[in-house]
Amino acid sequence: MERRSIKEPPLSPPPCDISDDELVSISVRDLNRQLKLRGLCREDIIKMKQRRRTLKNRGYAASCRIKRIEQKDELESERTTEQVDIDKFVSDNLNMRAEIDRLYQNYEALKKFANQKNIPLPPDLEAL
Amino acid sequence: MERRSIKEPPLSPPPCDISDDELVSISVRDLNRQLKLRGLCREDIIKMKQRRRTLKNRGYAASCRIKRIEQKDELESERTTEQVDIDKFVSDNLNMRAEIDRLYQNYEALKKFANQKNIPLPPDLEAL
DNA sequence: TTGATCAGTTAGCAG
DNA sequence: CTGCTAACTGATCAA
Repeated sequence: MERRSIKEPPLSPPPCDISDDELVSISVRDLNRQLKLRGLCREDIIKMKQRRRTLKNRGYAASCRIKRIEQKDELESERTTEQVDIDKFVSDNLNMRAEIDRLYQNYEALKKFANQKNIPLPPDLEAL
Repeated sequence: MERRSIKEPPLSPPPCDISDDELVSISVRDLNRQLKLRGLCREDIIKMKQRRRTLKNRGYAASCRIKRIEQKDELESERTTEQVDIDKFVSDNLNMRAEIDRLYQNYEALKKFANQKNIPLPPDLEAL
Protein backbone atom coordinates (compact mmCIF):
# COMPACT_ATOMS: atom_id res chain seq x y z
CA MET A 1 0.00 0.00 0.00
CA GLU A 2 1.60 3.16 -1.30
CA ARG A 3 5.07 1.83 -0.79
CA ARG A 4 6.25 4.26 -3.37
CA SER A 5 5.61 7.07 -0.97
CA ILE A 6 8.12 5.51 1.39
CA LYS A 7 10.90 4.79 -1.05
CA GLU A 8 11.35 8.20 -2.59
CA PRO A 9 13.02 7.98 -6.01
CA PRO A 10 11.71 4.88 -7.72
CA LEU A 11 13.57 5.76 -10.83
CA SER A 12 16.55 7.94 -11.68
CA PRO A 13 15.65 11.52 -10.78
CA PRO A 14 14.48 13.76 -13.57
CA PRO A 15 17.18 15.97 -15.08
CA CYS A 16 14.67 18.78 -15.32
CA ASP A 17 11.52 20.05 -13.63
CA ILE A 18 8.84 18.57 -15.86
CA SER A 19 6.46 16.71 -13.57
CA ASP A 20 5.75 13.03 -14.06
CA ASP A 21 2.13 13.75 -14.83
CA GLU A 22 3.10 16.18 -17.55
CA LEU A 23 5.77 13.90 -18.88
CA VAL A 24 3.42 10.98 -19.49
CA SER A 25 0.57 13.04 -20.84
CA ILE A 26 2.12 15.42 -23.33
CA SER A 27 2.74 14.26 -26.87
CA VAL A 28 6.17 13.32 -28.16
CA ARG A 29 6.19 16.41 -30.32
CA ASP A 30 5.45 18.74 -27.40
CA LEU A 31 7.99 16.92 -25.24
CA ASN A 32 10.70 17.44 -27.84
CA ARG A 33 9.74 21.10 -28.05
CA GLN A 34 9.93 21.48 -24.27
CA LEU A 35 13.25 19.71 -24.01
CA LYS A 36 14.78 21.82 -26.74
CA LEU A 37 13.35 24.97 -25.18
CA ARG A 38 14.99 24.16 -21.88
CA GLY A 39 18.30 23.51 -23.61
CA LEU A 40 18.93 20.02 -22.25
CA CYS A 41 21.94 18.07 -23.42
CA ARG A 42 21.60 14.95 -25.54
CA GLU A 43 22.13 12.67 -22.52
CA ASP A 44 19.42 14.32 -20.45
CA ILE A 45 17.05 14.14 -23.37
CA ILE A 46 17.64 10.41 -23.60
CA LYS A 47 17.08 10.13 -19.86
CA MET A 48 13.80 12.00 -20.10
CA LYS A 49 12.65 9.79 -22.95
CA GLN A 50 13.47 6.71 -20.93
CA ARG A 51 11.77 8.16 -17.89
CA ARG A 52 8.68 8.82 -19.98
CA ARG A 53 8.69 5.25 -21.24
CA THR A 54 9.10 3.89 -17.72
CA LEU A 55 6.25 5.99 -16.38
CA LYS A 56 4.09 4.80 -19.27
CA ASN A 57 5.01 1.21 -18.51
CA ARG A 58 4.05 1.75 -14.88
CA GLY A 59 0.59 2.72 -16.04
CA TYR A 60 0.34 -0.21 -18.45
CA ALA A 61 1.28 -2.59 -15.66
CA ALA A 62 -1.42 -1.12 -13.45
CA SER A 63 -4.06 -1.50 -16.17
CA CYS A 64 -2.91 -5.05 -16.71
CA ARG A 65 -3.38 -5.90 -13.02
CA ILE A 66 -6.78 -4.20 -12.89
CA LYS A 67 -7.90 -6.04 -15.99
CA ARG A 68 -6.84 -9.35 -14.51
CA ILE A 69 -8.78 -8.69 -11.31
CA GLU A 70 -11.86 -7.60 -13.23
CA GLN A 71 -11.81 -10.73 -15.36
CA LYS A 72 -11.55 -12.86 -12.26
CA ASP A 73 -14.46 -11.02 -10.62
CA GLU A 74 -16.50 -11.44 -13.76
CA LEU A 75 -15.86 -15.17 -13.84
CA GLU A 76 -16.84 -15.45 -10.19
CA SER A 77 -20.08 -13.54 -10.60
CA GLU A 78 -21.00 -15.59 -13.67
CA ARG A 79 -20.38 -18.70 -11.62
CA THR A 80 -22.65 -17.40 -8.88
CA THR A 81 -25.41 -16.50 -11.34
CA GLU A 82 -25.25 -19.94 -12.89
CA GLN A 83 -25.47 -21.55 -9.48
CA VAL A 84 -28.63 -19.56 -8.73
CA ASP A 85 -30.10 -20.70 -12.05
CA ILE A 86 -29.26 -24.29 -11.26
CA ASP A 87 -30.98 -24.06 -7.88
CA LYS A 88 -34.06 -22.68 -9.61
CA PHE A 89 -34.05 -25.52 -12.13
CA VAL A 90 -33.72 -28.10 -9.38
CA SER A 91 -36.72 -26.60 -7.63
CA ASP A 92 -38.75 -26.43 -10.86
CA ASN A 93 -37.91 -30.01 -11.64
CA LEU A 94 -39.14 -31.18 -8.25
CA ASN A 95 -42.41 -29.30 -8.72
CA MET A 96 -42.94 -30.70 -12.18
CA ARG A 97 -42.23 -34.21 -11.04
CA ALA A 98 -44.85 -33.79 -8.34
CA GLU A 99 -47.30 -32.44 -10.91
CA ILE A 100 -46.67 -35.37 -13.22
CA ASP A 101 -47.22 -37.75 -10.36
CA ARG A 102 -50.47 -36.04 -9.36
CA LEU A 103 -51.85 -36.10 -12.91
CA TYR A 104 -50.85 -39.71 -13.33
CA GLN A 105 -52.57 -40.72 -10.09
CA ASN A 106 -55.76 -38.93 -11.09
CA TYR A 107 -55.74 -40.53 -14.49
CA GLU A 108 -55.31 -43.98 -12.96
CA ALA A 109 -58.09 -43.27 -10.46
CA LEU A 110 -60.46 -42.42 -13.31
CA LYS A 111 -59.60 -45.61 -15.14
CA LYS A 112 -60.10 -47.62 -11.97
CA PHE A 113 -63.46 -45.94 -11.47
CA ALA A 114 -64.50 -46.86 -15.02
CA ASN A 115 -63.37 -50.42 -14.46
CA GLN A 116 -65.45 -50.73 -11.29
CA LYS A 117 -68.52 -49.44 -13.09
CA ASN A 118 -67.82 -51.73 -16.05
CA ILE A 119 -67.61 -48.81 -18.42
CA PRO A 120 -65.52 -49.64 -21.49
CA LEU A 121 -63.11 -46.90 -22.45
CA PRO A 122 -62.22 -45.99 -26.03
CA PRO A 123 -58.81 -47.50 -26.89
CA ASP A 124 -57.09 -44.12 -27.33
CA LEU A 125 -57.96 -43.26 -23.73
CA GLU A 126 -56.72 -46.58 -22.34
CA ALA A 127 -53.07 -45.72 -22.94
CA LEU A 128 -50.98 -44.49 -20.10
CA MET B 1 10.80 -16.48 -23.19
CA GLU B 2 14.10 -17.04 -21.47
CA ARG B 3 14.88 -13.39 -21.58
CA ARG B 4 17.27 -13.98 -18.72
CA SER B 5 19.53 -15.92 -21.03
CA ILE B 6 19.92 -12.78 -23.08
CA LYS B 7 20.48 -10.29 -20.33
CA GLU B 8 23.39 -11.92 -18.54
CA PRO B 9 23.69 -10.84 -14.89
CA PRO B 10 20.22 -10.44 -13.46
CA LEU B 11 21.61 -9.86 -10.05
CA SER B 12 24.95 -8.88 -8.60
CA PRO B 13 27.39 -11.69 -9.41
CA PRO B 14 28.14 -14.20 -6.69
CA PRO B 15 31.25 -13.45 -4.65
CA CYS B 16 32.03 -17.14 -4.55
CA ASP B 17 31.42 -20.29 -6.57
CA ILE B 18 28.35 -21.71 -4.88
CA SER B 19 25.79 -22.34 -7.62
CA ASP B 20 22.36 -20.75 -7.52
CA ASP B 21 20.69 -24.13 -7.21
CA GLU B 22 22.81 -24.99 -4.22
CA LEU B 23 22.35 -21.58 -2.69
CA VAL B 24 18.55 -21.75 -2.65
CA SER B 25 18.36 -25.35 -1.55
CA ILE B 26 20.79 -25.68 1.33
CA SER B 27 19.72 -24.70 4.81
CA VAL B 28 20.78 -21.49 6.47
CA ARG B 29 22.94 -23.47 8.86
CA ASP B 30 24.80 -25.24 6.06
CA LEU B 31 25.14 -22.00 4.14
CA ASN B 32 26.75 -20.32 7.13
CA ARG B 33 29.09 -23.28 7.48
CA GLN B 34 30.08 -23.11 3.80
CA LEU B 35 30.62 -19.37 3.86
CA LYS B 36 32.82 -19.59 6.96
CA LEU B 37 34.74 -22.52 5.45
CA ARG B 38 35.52 -20.50 2.35
CA GLY B 39 36.66 -17.58 4.46
CA LEU B 40 34.43 -14.90 2.96
CA CYS B 41 34.46 -11.42 4.38
CA ARG B 42 31.46 -9.98 6.17
CA GLU B 43 30.40 -7.98 3.13
CA ASP B 44 30.43 -10.99 0.83
CA ILE B 45 28.49 -13.00 3.37
CA ILE B 46 25.80 -10.32 3.39
CA LYS B 47 25.81 -10.35 -0.40
CA MET B 48 25.38 -14.11 -0.48
CA LYS B 49 22.51 -13.91 1.99
CA GLN B 50 20.82 -11.27 -0.12
CA ARG B 51 21.43 -13.30 -3.25
CA ARG B 52 19.84 -16.31 -1.58
CA ARG B 53 16.82 -14.25 -0.60
CA THR B 54 16.45 -12.88 -4.11
CA LEU B 55 16.68 -16.33 -5.67
CA LYS B 56 14.05 -17.58 -3.22
CA ASN B 57 11.82 -14.65 -4.12
CA ARG B 58 12.21 -15.50 -7.78
CA GLY B 59 10.76 -18.89 -7.04
CA TYR B 60 7.98 -17.49 -4.90
CA ALA B 61 6.99 -15.12 -7.69
CA ALA B 62 6.82 -18.03 -10.12
CA SER B 63 4.63 -20.06 -7.76
CA CYS B 64 2.41 -17.07 -7.27
CA ARG B 65 1.86 -16.72 -11.02
CA ILE B 66 1.23 -20.42 -11.50
CA LYS B 67 -1.27 -20.40 -8.67
CA ARG B 68 -3.11 -17.48 -10.20
CA ILE B 69 -3.35 -19.21 -13.56
CA GLU B 70 -4.55 -22.44 -11.97
CA GLN B 71 -7.26 -20.65 -10.04
CA LYS B 72 -8.42 -18.94 -13.21
CA ASP B 73 -8.50 -22.25 -15.09
CA GLU B 74 -10.44 -23.82 -12.26
CA LEU B 75 -13.04 -21.06 -12.33
CA GLU B 76 -13.38 -21.43 -16.07
CA SER B 77 -13.87 -25.18 -15.95
CA GLU B 78 -16.42 -24.85 -13.16
CA ARG B 79 -18.26 -22.35 -15.29
CA THR B 80 -18.26 -24.76 -18.23
CA THR B 81 -19.50 -27.63 -16.09
CA GLU B 82 -22.33 -25.52 -14.75
CA GLN B 83 -23.32 -24.47 -18.24
CA VAL B 84 -23.54 -28.13 -19.27
CA ASP B 85 -25.73 -28.82 -16.24
CA ILE B 86 -27.98 -25.91 -17.12
CA ASP B 87 -28.40 -27.19 -20.67
CA LYS B 88 -29.39 -30.57 -19.27
CA PHE B 89 -31.94 -28.98 -16.95
CA VAL B 90 -33.43 -26.96 -19.78
CA SER B 91 -33.87 -30.12 -21.83
CA ASP B 92 -35.36 -32.03 -18.86
CA ASN B 93 -37.78 -29.22 -18.20
CA LEU B 94 -39.02 -29.24 -21.78
CA ASN B 95 -39.59 -32.98 -21.62
CA MET B 96 -41.44 -32.74 -18.35
CA ARG B 97 -43.61 -29.92 -19.57
CA ALA B 98 -44.56 -32.06 -22.58
CA GLU B 99 -45.33 -34.95 -20.27
CA ILE B 100 -47.53 -32.78 -18.07
CA ASP B 101 -49.36 -31.54 -21.11
CA ARG B 102 -49.90 -35.05 -22.39
CA LEU B 103 -51.26 -36.30 -19.06
CA TYR B 104 -53.49 -33.28 -18.73
CA GLN B 105 -54.95 -33.78 -22.19
CA ASN B 106 -55.67 -37.43 -21.48
CA TYR B 107 -57.33 -36.59 -18.21
CA GLU B 108 -59.51 -34.00 -19.87
CA ALA B 109 -60.44 -36.42 -22.63
CA LEU B 110 -61.57 -38.96 -20.05
CA LYS B 111 -63.73 -36.39 -18.33
CA LYS B 112 -65.20 -35.31 -21.64
CA PHE B 113 -65.93 -38.94 -22.42
CA ALA B 114 -67.72 -39.34 -19.08
CA ASN B 115 -69.71 -36.21 -19.71
CA GLN B 116 -70.83 -37.41 -23.12
CA LYS B 117 -71.99 -40.69 -21.62
CA ASN B 118 -73.71 -38.88 -18.75
CA ILE B 119 -71.61 -40.71 -16.21
CA PRO B 120 -71.33 -38.76 -12.96
CA LEU B 121 -67.80 -38.71 -11.55
CA PRO B 122 -67.00 -38.82 -7.84
CA PRO B 123 -66.14 -35.29 -6.64
CA ASP B 124 -62.50 -36.12 -5.84
CA LEU B 125 -61.96 -37.10 -9.48
CA GLU B 126 -63.58 -33.99 -10.86
CA ALA B 127 -60.75 -31.72 -9.79
CA LEU B 128 -58.16 -30.74 -12.32
C1' DT C 1 5.56 4.58 -30.87
C1' DT C 2 2.14 2.56 -27.88
C1' DG C 3 0.03 -0.82 -25.13
C1' DA C 4 0.09 -5.37 -23.12
C1' DT C 5 2.25 -9.04 -20.89
C1' DC C 6 6.02 -11.95 -18.90
C1' DA C 7 9.64 -12.79 -15.67
C1' DG C 8 12.40 -10.92 -12.20
C1' DT C 9 13.17 -7.61 -8.31
C1' DT C 10 11.84 -5.34 -4.11
C1' DA C 11 9.03 -3.90 -0.10
C1' DG C 12 6.20 -5.21 3.32
C1' DC C 13 2.90 -8.24 5.61
C1' DA C 14 1.85 -12.64 7.85
C1' DG C 15 3.06 -16.86 9.98
C1' DC D 1 13.43 -16.59 8.46
C1' DT D 2 9.94 -18.29 4.94
C1' DG D 3 6.38 -17.62 1.73
C1' DC D 4 3.23 -14.67 -0.59
C1' DT D 5 1.67 -10.81 -3.04
C1' DA D 6 1.34 -5.85 -4.91
C1' DA D 7 3.81 -2.69 -7.49
C1' DC D 8 7.51 -1.65 -10.38
C1' DT D 9 10.97 -2.41 -14.10
C1' DG D 10 12.87 -3.89 -18.35
C1' DA D 11 12.42 -6.99 -22.39
C1' DT D 12 9.70 -8.33 -26.01
C1' DC D 13 5.79 -8.82 -29.00
C1' DA D 14 1.96 -7.06 -31.72
C1' DA D 15 -0.49 -3.39 -33.90
